[in-house]
Amino acid sequence: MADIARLAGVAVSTVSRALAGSPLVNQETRDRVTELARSLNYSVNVRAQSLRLKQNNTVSVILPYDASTAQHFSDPFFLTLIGSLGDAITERGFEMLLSRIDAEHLDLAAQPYLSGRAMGVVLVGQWHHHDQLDELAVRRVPLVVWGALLPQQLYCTVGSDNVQGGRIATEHLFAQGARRIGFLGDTTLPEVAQRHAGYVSTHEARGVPVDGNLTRPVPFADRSIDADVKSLLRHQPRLDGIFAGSDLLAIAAIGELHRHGKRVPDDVAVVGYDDIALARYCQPPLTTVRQPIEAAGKALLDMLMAQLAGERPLSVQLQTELVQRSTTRAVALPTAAPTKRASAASRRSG
Amino acid sequence: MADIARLAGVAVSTVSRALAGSPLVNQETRDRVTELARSLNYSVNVRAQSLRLKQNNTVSVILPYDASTAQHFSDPFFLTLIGSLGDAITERGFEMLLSRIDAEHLDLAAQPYLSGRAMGVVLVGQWHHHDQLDELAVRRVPLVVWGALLPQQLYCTVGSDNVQGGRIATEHLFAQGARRIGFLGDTTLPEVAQRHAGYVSTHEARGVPVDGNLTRPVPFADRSIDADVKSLLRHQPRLDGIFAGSDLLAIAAIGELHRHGKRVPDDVAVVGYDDIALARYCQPPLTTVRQPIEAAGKALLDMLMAQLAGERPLSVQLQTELVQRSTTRAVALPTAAPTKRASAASRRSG
DNA sequence: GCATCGATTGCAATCGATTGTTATGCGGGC
DNA sequence: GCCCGCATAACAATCGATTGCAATCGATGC
Repeated sequence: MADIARLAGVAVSTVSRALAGSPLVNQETRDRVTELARSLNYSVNVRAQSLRLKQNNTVSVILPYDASTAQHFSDPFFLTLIGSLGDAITERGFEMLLSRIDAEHLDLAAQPYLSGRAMGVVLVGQWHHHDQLDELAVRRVPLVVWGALLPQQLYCTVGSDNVQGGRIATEHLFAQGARRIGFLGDTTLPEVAQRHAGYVSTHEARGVPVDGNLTRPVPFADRSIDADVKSLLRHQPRLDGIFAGSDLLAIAAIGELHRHGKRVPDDVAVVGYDDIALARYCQPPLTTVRQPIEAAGKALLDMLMAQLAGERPLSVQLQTELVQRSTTRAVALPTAAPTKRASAASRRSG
Repeated sequence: MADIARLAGVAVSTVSRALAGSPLVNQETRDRVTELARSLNYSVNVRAQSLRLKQNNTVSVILPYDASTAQHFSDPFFLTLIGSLGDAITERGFEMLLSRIDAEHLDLAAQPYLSGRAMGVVLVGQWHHHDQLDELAVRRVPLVVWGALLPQQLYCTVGSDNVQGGRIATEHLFAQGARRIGFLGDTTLPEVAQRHAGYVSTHEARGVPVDGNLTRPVPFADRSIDADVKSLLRHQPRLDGIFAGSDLLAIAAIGELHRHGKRVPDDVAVVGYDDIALARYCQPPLTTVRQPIEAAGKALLDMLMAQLAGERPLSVQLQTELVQRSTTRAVALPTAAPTKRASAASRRSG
């Protein structure tokens, strides 16, 4: 900026005003300055600017990873969610700082905020450390977490209504005539636990006892899925349905079922969770519980902005929706009219 | 920092040195300061710090999107590549600023660099604007592009050896006994064009004439894929192989083939490109040309660092590798021993 | 002729850090 | 008693911007 000032024969303050479009500078001067700036490929140093203005337009988005297994691969659902978040953030004219942290130290998520790098933090997945997140909320770190809404939590979450989603999926499998329904998913994760709770409560509502042996605690996308499905089939030969905690698990399970000569959906009906892009292209196309991913990105950002505006952090549960494709047989949709759109959000205080 | 200085009864400069671990401050003073900082949840303001130090530790990663179709969804390959880049960047202690730009204005990619927000730019996909990228290179913007290595280009690319990949895939289909091989992919994109060039050159090497009607210009992951495969089947009833420009296209094509009663691989063998995570879980598991995605993230960052170190930007072509799964019949791998690892890179000046 | 006024522009402080240079206090040597 | 050296700590300039306030200038009014 000093260079431009010298070349234009004015003071830096004038250049600053000219580039900012202040009405205080002469039109002719402004033109000279902007022309110079363009020809020098100059644009204002955003860091100095935001330091001076005490403004911050970047949102820190953090994807925890499991350091113990050094498993850096991420579920396509989370990656797509990040894409959706990126769109929402860009749309508002903000910037997105993406980083990863060890899932065992979620308290590190505050760092980008504390060091002034970001105005707030979006954490994608709450993993096992509810307590650390509560702690961050107590410390008044602007934070929104994608995950399950837990009782008494202090921080703000956005997520799908997992219990409802679990019910929809299980109900659909029952409607197929399935009676021995397997559950695949790591129930130590809050979201999956709630999906499992929906699975259990649907059994109870039907008066069908839940067989604990039908539940397999498969980590997301772990390759052990093959072994798990194998053992499930060996011990449960009458298995006729599977509710998988994610589409990735569902697709992997279908592959293993095929290898054992089971037909989908004729012998075993399968329902996934997420509705990732590939679900509709799979063979057979996957029946799944859709999480409204576009709405999710917007909702996460909205909640962060609300906190920054000083509002009390309210958590959001997004409605899920069953997408019937070909891993289950076609069945009339159950009961009453659902709310108008999958993206309709019901809000509850967190 | 001023607060801490006041509370500790010292000057800010002392606090700065204490927190930076300078040997110039008394051990006792240092302890007092660090203790205060911890209890106040203070950490240095990174923006002010990097302004003063003229340092920059953030890499701008940009994902172009097609504004004309407002298609924000991104191919899982690119999303995974971003994950891999994120890992590489985090590993080196850098930060990643993720943004999207209109694919028609790739010149905007320079902005994060020019405004001092980032030390350099990684652009994921070159799309149709080779010229704009050359322009950026002329302007000495530290830039690495994921994409095809084009003759005479001025900027630095990292990508897979697409011609080689196209050859491997087509050769494998010929080895199956396929003779009427369809090609799916948007050949206006440089990478896909090179894959297609490999497809053509393999035909020539075999003395098989290339039938232009077998090539369908399908945009990545567009839903028109179904219609394209349909018309391909109608006009080419003797189709016995498909080489798809991406796994997503391959998977979508397989679904459409099934719907037309074609068996894969018995009637039509299919080979994809990328080897996304889901390729191995699909049904049937997808035979595909693997792009070494982990190595890709590292290579992109390495090339950026090399440029920042003042070296001439060299482009990188990563070796591809055929992953045989079940959408083709098992066939002995062709010819000579391949280089040791898929991640082995061959470098050529750009 | 001098004060005033409107339109511009320049000066200098400021944001939150870092660091070369200077100042302070203390003990020891002469 | 004075000076020196050493260990610490304070001062002040600096990074690249922004902005309240003062300064400048020509024109106008009285």
